[in-house]
Amino acid sequence: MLRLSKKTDYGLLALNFLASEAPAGVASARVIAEKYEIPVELLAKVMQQMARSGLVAASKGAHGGYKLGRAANTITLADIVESIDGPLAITACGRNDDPCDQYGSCTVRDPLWKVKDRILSVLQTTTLAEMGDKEVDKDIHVPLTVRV
Amino acid sequence: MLRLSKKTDYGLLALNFLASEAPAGVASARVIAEKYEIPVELLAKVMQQMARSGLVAASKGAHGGYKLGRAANTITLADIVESIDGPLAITACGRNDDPCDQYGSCTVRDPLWKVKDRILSVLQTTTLAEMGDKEVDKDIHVPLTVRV
DNA sequence: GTAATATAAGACCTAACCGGTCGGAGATAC
DNA sequence: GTATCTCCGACCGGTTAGGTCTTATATTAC
Repeated sequence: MLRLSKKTDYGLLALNFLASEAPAGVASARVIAEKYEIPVELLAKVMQQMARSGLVAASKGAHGGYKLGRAANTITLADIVESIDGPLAITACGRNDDPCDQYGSCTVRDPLWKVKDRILSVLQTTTLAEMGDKEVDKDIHVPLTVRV
Repeated sequence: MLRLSKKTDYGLLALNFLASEAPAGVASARVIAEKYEIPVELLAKVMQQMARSGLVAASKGAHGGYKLGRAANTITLADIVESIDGPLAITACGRNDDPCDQYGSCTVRDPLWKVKDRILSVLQTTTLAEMGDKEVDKDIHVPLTVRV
C-alpha cells in the first residue's frame, strides 16, 4: 500500500489548477470540483483544511474563492500531505508519543524511522511548481549512497 | 498518512527475528508471536503471505516452522511491503489498470508516479540485512539532485 | 435592504479494509 | 496408527476514510 489518501489527491489537483490554469489564480471550490468531476462538498472540506494551514487563501462572498497562499515553488509535496493527512508516519507508533505494545522488544523501529526520513526528504524536495511543469522531463537522480 | 500496515510491521519483525535471532534460522509462528506479544493467528496469516511470495520457506509438522527463503541481504523492504500489502502505489489509480474517474483531466498523475518511483527506490535499496544491523549507524546520504 | 454567491463547520451515513478469530489439512514423532 | 505439532484457507466484526447533508456566516451586486 503506502497510499496517500484520496483527499490529498484532490487537494493536489486543486492546488495545481490554482497554480497554472485558474484565471487570475483564483477559483471557487465549485468550479474546481466541476472541472475534475469530484464531489464539491468534499473538495470544499479539503480546501478548508489547506486554508487553515495557509497553503491557500480564502475569500468569501460573490466572486470569491481560493488562491495560493504563497508561491508555487515554495509549496512542497510534504506540506500538502501534512496539511491534509497529518504528519507523515509510516509506522503505527509515533516518534515520541504513545509507544506501541511492542515498544520494548521492537527491533526495527530505528531503521524504519530512517526510511521514513528518507521518504520525507523525497516529498520535501518536490515542489508544486515542479509538478505542474508538464513540459520539463525532470531528470531525478537518487544516488542513495549508503555507507555501511 | 502514507502508512504501511500493521501486518507489514509484524512481518518485518518476524523476518528480522529469523535473520538474526532464531536458532538455526528456524522458528514457528507461535514462537515469534510470543516473543513480540502479537496475536499468533494474525502473524500466521502474514507468514503465509510471505511464504507464497517465497520470502520465507514453510515446513509443516512437529519441529516445523519458517526460515528465510533467501539470503537476508537480497530481501529488500520493497519485497516485504509488496508481499504483504500488494504492489506499492501512492495514488488511487494504478499504473495500467482501472483508470480513475479523473483519468482524462488528471494533471498530477505523471509527476506523482515519478515520486512513487523515487520512494520505491528508497525501499528497494534497504535490505533486511541492513535493518537488522543495530550496531552500524548507517549514514544515509540522499543528495537528491533534481535537475530542472 | 435584499438576493445571490461563496466559504466555514459541524453532524451523519456508508462501504471498504484492516485487524482478529475459527475450524480444517498436512507432516512428523513415537 | 495415533497424538501432536505445524501451516493453511475461509470467515467476521470494528474502525476509518470517503462522501453527503444541513446550517451558519461573510461578501458582493443590485
